[in-house]
Amino acid sequence: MVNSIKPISSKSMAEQVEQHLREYFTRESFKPGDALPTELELAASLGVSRNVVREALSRFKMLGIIETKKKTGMVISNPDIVGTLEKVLAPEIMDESTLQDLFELRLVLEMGIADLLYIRKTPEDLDELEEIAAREVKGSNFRINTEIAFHGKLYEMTGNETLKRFQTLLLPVFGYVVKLENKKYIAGKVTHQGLVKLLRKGTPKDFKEGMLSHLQPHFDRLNPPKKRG
Amino acid sequence: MVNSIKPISSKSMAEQVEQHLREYFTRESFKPGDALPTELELAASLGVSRNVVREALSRFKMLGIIETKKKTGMVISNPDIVGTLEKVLAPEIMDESTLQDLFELRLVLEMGIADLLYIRKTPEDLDELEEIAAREVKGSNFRINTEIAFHGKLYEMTGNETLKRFQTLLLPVFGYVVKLENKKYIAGKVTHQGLVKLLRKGTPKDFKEGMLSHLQPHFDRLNPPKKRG
DNA sequence: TTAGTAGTTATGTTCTACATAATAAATGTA
DNA sequence: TACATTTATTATGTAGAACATAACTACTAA
Repeated sequence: MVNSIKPISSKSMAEQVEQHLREYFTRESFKPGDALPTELELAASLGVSRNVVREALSRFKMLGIIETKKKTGMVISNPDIVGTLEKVLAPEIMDESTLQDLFELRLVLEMGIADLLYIRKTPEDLDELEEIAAREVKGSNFRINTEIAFHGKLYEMTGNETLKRFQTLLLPVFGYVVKLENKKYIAGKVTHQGLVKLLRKGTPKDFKEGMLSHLQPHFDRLNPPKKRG
Repeated sequence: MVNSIKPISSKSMAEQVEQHLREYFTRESFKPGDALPTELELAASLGVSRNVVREALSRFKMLGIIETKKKTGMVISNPDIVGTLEKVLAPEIMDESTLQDLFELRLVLEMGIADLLYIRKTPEDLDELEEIAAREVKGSNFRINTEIAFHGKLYEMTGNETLKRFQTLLLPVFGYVVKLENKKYIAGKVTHQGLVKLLRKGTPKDFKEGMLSHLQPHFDRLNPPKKRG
C-alpha cells in the first residue's frame, strides 16, 4: 500500500469541528457557566463556515453541554446523561446483540442494588412497597404493569435518581426482548411479597438470594459461554 | 392568564425538527437500512429552511441513527449507545449529584455481575484473571492500573460487550469521585487473588460476599437514607 | 458487448442577508 | 442628580442561493 495516501478523513466538517471543540473544551478546562467564543469567532478560528460550526454546536446543544441565549452568547452547562441516553434507546432500530446485552444489564442491576437498598431503605418505603405488592394479588390483570411498579419502587428506594431513570429507560428494551424471544413472564419462586418480607426482616444476603430466585426464569434463558459475536 | 397566548415554543427550530423527525421515524416504523426523504423534501414538508433541517439531521448523525452517502441519500442505522454515552460523560462538567449517582451505579454493577459471571466464565478466563491478580502483587506501583485491569477482565468475562464498554466509561467518573472526596484506594479485606479463588471454587453466593467485602470501603462512605436533593 | 463518457441528483459547504432578543449606551425629562 | 425611555449594538436564529463533490444512470462509441 502506498503510505503517502491519506485515508481521506471522509468525516464531515461538522464532525471534525465537533471533535475539535471537544478537545478545546477539555484543554481549556471549561466549566459550567463559562462563556464560549461567538460562532463567528469559532468559524474564523477553525477556518470553516459559520454553518458548519452551527451544525457541530447543535450537537452539543442536544447533549445539553452547551446552552445559548441570544446576544449573551453560549455557555457550557451540565449535560443530562440519562436524557441523552433516552434519545438513542430506540429498541426498534437497535441490533439484537445490543438488545440482549441491555437485557442482561438490567438483570445485573436488579441483582446489584441489594446493598444500596439496605443502606437507603426507610420504613415508609417498605410500607409503600408492600402496598404495591399487595395490590397486584387482587387485580392481577396486567402482570407487566405490576412488575414495573414494584421494581420501579425498588430503584426509587436506592435514592439514586440516575439509576432510577436509567432503569426506566431499560424497561421498553426489556419488554421488547421478552416479546421478541416469545418468552412468557414466568414468575420465579419468590414473589414480590416475598421480596418485601425479606427486605423487611432478612439480611442483604437473604434478599439477594430471593431476588435471584425471583429472576431465575430470565437467567435460565441466558446463553452459555460460547464466544458471542 | 390569557389563554390564547401560546407559551412561545422558545425551542429552536432545529430542536422542534429533531422532535418531529423522531416522531416521524417511529410513526412510520423506520428500520435500519430504510431510506429517508431528501433534505429538501424534509425542509419543504416541515416548512423550514434546509439549514435548520441539516442542524437537526446533524444531531441524528452524531447519535448514529442516520448515516449518509452522497447522492444515495440518508438511511436509518443502528445507533451506538455506549459511543453516545461517551460523548456526554465528561466528569469535569457534570454536577456532583450525578457523579455520585454514577459512582454508586458502578458499585451496583460490580455487585450484580456475579451470576452472569458464573454462567459465562471459562477456564481460560480464570487463568488469565489469576495472572492479572498475581502480577499486581509483585510490581505493586500503580494500584489504580491493576484495579482497572482486574475488574475490566471481570466485565469481559461476562461476554457482554455493552456492559464491558459501559464500565470502561464509568472508570474516569469513579476515579474522579474518589479523588474529589479525597478517598484513598483502601483495599477491602478480600483481595483480587481471593476473588479469583472464590470464582474458581466457590459458589455465586460466596463470590458475592467476597466482592462485597472487597468493595466495603466504598460502601462505607455512602450516605444514609436522608432524602437527597 | 463493453469501456468510457456525460448527465443527473442528493449531500457537503460557503456566503449573504435579515430577524430577533438581550444588553449597553445615550438621551431626555423631572 | 436621578430615573425612565429610547436608541444602538451584538450574537444567535433562520432563510435562501450558489456551487462543489461523490455516486449512480444512461447513453455513446469502438
